[in-house]
Amino acid sequence: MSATIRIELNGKLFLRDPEQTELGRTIVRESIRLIDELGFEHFTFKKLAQHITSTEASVYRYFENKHKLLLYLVSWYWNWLDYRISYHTHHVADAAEKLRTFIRILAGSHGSEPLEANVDVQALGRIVVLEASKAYLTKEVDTDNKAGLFQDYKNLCHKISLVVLEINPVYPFPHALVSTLFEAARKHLFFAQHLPSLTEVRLESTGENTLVGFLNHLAFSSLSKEASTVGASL
Amino acid sequence: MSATIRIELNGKLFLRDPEQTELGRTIVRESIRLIDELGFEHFTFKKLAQHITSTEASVYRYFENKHKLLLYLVSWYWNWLDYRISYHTHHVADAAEKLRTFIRILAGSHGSEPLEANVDVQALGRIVVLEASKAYLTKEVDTDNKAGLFQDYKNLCHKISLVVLEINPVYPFPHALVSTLFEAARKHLFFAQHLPSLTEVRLESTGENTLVGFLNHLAFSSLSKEASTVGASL
DNA sequence: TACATATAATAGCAATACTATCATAAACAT
DNA sequence: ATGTTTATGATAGTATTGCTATTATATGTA
Repeated sequence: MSATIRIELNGKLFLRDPEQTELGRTIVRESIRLIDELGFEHFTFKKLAQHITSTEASVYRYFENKHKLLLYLVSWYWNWLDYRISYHTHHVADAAEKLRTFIRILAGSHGSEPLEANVDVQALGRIVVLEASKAYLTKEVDTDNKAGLFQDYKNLCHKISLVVLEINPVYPFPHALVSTLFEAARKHLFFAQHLPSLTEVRLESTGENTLVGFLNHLAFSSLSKEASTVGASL
Repeated sequence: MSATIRIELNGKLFLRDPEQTELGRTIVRESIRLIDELGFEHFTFKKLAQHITSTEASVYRYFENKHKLLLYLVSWYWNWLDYRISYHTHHVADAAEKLRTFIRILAGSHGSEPLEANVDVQALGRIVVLEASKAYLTKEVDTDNKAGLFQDYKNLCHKISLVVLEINPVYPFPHALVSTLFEAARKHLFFAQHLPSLTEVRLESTGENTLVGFLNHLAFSSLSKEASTVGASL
């Protein structure tokens, strides 16, 4: 069994819904390929238009600019992650096991979900690692935030932090821990590939120094009862 | 007593050493003001040249492009941080206390160091929070890394991870923990200001939910002896 | 005095980030 | 079947960005 997922995204992310037309779907699909290949800085709507043998003006009818397109792609990814996390945890009762599953998915384990999509999710995953931070590290962050463009990320973060609180109801930093896990997952995937002296995480490793191992250690030692006393001494 | 610090940076970060001339120092000083004001995306050498009533061509004689300038500024900041950390910890014997001091400095506590500089360090600190990730999240990261442009950050990270190992010699992720602390410090400063639903950290707080509190909790619970057993269960 | 060096002044060019206009073809409604 | 909306393509154009080249001038050095 497999189905095509319909991910609903905030209407302010686009001018015309790209899911609704063939050209729109092509723009999304091929922009992922191109951004993955060139990097967001070198990616332009003109190059995209040439690549899909359309025109710059047509692309601009779907997305206001390339930054909005990035926000769209990243939001789509968080929704996809949300779906996968739900799929793999809805039957799990134990909160600690839920968090471990979350971390496994976050770390990029691509299991077999009954889900097909228009997009190359592997490539999109690489884009998220390299470019996702740029979606909010801008002077326009407050405007974008007021428009609800980060809502999907915030929802997902909140959802997981409820699991964190289930594990340790008195832990004082659930959202901070979860957003740190999100950021750390991306950064250490990147460091492992490009700046390995900044991390012990090795992607090909089967031993202790896996990304999942590090994130689990980080999360669960923060949430252990003993930890409450340890960090308090400032 | 106060002295003007001479921070030595990798010669590949610039074409002509900006510390050596009046124009060079002006370029550095005013680029910090402008990037802080406009954000890195909206900052251009033309705007800088107009601001300092010089010419674009003159700026290009010092820095190859604005990305190299960003790398220069960020490297300068890590060096400054390194200096401050050394200054505040060289007399401290206890490793845990050293790490706490490091975290306090990283979190942006600007104590009184006998150091004057050409630059507005507060503004540079804000630039590091908003823009530092962009210095390495590029397709050119491997080239830049081979040229040694991230060396200062890597050195600092390594230095602190030796302290981490002093606290717990069997902790398996010292560099990963330290780079996570660096990233987390910046991200939660940013989140607290712009996306507060992603963190419990509050900058004006005097209570439990300070940035220093979160980072200490994260670091020391990871390093506690009990933590070794907790995270291992995958 | 001759010479090297740094900067300013100016120009120019290719690429980027758009915006506008118009023609055409498909879809849809009457 | 006909008129109308709608999506796309084709084309043009503009301001800005990123960068290079050339020349003139001022300043200090041998």
